[in-house]
Amino acid sequence: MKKTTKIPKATITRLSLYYRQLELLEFDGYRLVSSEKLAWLCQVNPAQVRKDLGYFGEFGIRGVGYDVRDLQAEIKKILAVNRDWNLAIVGIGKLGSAILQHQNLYIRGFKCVAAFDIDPRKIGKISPAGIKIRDIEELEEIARDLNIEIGVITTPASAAQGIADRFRRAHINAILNFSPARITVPECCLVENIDFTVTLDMLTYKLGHDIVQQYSA
Amino acid sequence: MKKTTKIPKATITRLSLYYRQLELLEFDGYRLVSSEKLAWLCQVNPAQVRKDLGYFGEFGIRGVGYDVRDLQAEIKKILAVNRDWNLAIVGIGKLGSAILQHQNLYIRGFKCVAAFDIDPRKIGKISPAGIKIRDIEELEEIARDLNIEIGVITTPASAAQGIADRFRRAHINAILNFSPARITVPECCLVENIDFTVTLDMLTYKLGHDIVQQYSA
DNA sequence: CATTGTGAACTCATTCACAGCG
DNA sequence: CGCTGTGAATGAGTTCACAATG
Repeated sequence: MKKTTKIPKATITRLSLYYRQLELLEFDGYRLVSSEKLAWLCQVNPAQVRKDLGYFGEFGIRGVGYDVRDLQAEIKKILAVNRDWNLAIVGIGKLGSAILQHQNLYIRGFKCVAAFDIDPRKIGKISPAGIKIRDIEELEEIARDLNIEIGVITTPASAAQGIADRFRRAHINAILNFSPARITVPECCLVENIDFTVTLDMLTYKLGHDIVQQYSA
Repeated sequence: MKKTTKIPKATITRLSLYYRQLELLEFDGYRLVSSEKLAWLCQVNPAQVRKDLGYFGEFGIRGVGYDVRDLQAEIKKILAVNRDWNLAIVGIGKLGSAILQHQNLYIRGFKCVAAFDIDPRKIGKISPAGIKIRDIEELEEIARDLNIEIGVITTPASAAQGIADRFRRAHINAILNFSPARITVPECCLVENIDFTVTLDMLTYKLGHDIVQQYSA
């Protein structure tokens, strides 16, 4: 078992992909999988799979492969998804509502337990997901009561930084930001951005320059 | 001007970020910007900005900086977003509808001009965005008629590969895939994935391991 | 003896440092 | 003189190749 090696960000992304493929393999009745097979399924190099896993321990059996179920459990531990996480969503427009109800998230243990907006016409209503839309002013209180650890921003760009600051005050230190705004947070906070236009720009760039497919995160 | 240097994928992602900041700078009345300022706004290194731009030409004025408006235009050309693109969306659930109506995409020239589903209860209806939901069987015909070049998958994972194959047959060679399924396409096709759970796994990993903020794509 | 685990080699990306130039 | 543009240096991430081993 290694210690204190710096782990590439891409390794974590891949672990998430490995996990998903392991779920499918288990569903298909596989008990064992080799790094070669798993790599093939995830469109990466087999050595990459072994190296990625090697950062965290020795999970395989030499000459045999990896136990599908055991490896799933190990990756869940590594990604800290061996338990549920409570999410708050701010900005209950079309996108916010979609995420609020997104089955993939729920199944994987990401529970959207609170919804906020500033629009008085929305506040007090029950979202189709069955969750009451609250005034953003209540964020701090609700975050504490419901033990919310991840905040999701689905507001327009102009509101994003303000919401990030409010998350900070509510001791929500991890943010998933769907707005195209780039958020500034203190060192202790985490932000991941999902920006549709950036990803589309990547596609159009490649289309415009006749670049052929590599793998993509 | 350089030739045939291989350009990092991350460079393209950053160009998209630079572009957005330039829009904001122009809106705020700036005519010039230095690599240092632009870098600061995007949370990257100034040399990185100059290097990224350097792959594509010489857009600055030494001793002065970059013309905000000119640089915008250059980046638009590089990203091939100096024109509109027509998108087809397949899978008109909550997420699909949200994307169909997403203003950020529309403003940036990504026009959702067609919507498809397999559910007979949805087919024929007009989506809130004012676009008729069509049977997936019509994809090939509509794609040709409306000159659709980018396909968006917002179906469940199980349907994703089938949709990708249909895109291929309809000569839609660029795919934005929101499903967690990993799609296989021939070399000539492009796929970019947006997978919410992968991004959330990144957050929980960092939360679980007390990792502090770096920048994130 | 097939497959893992891993140091070493290699490839790719970022940053430095300064020459080049308006 | 100040800021861009870029080769060279550094750093990070991937792949190779093979020793270790169940």
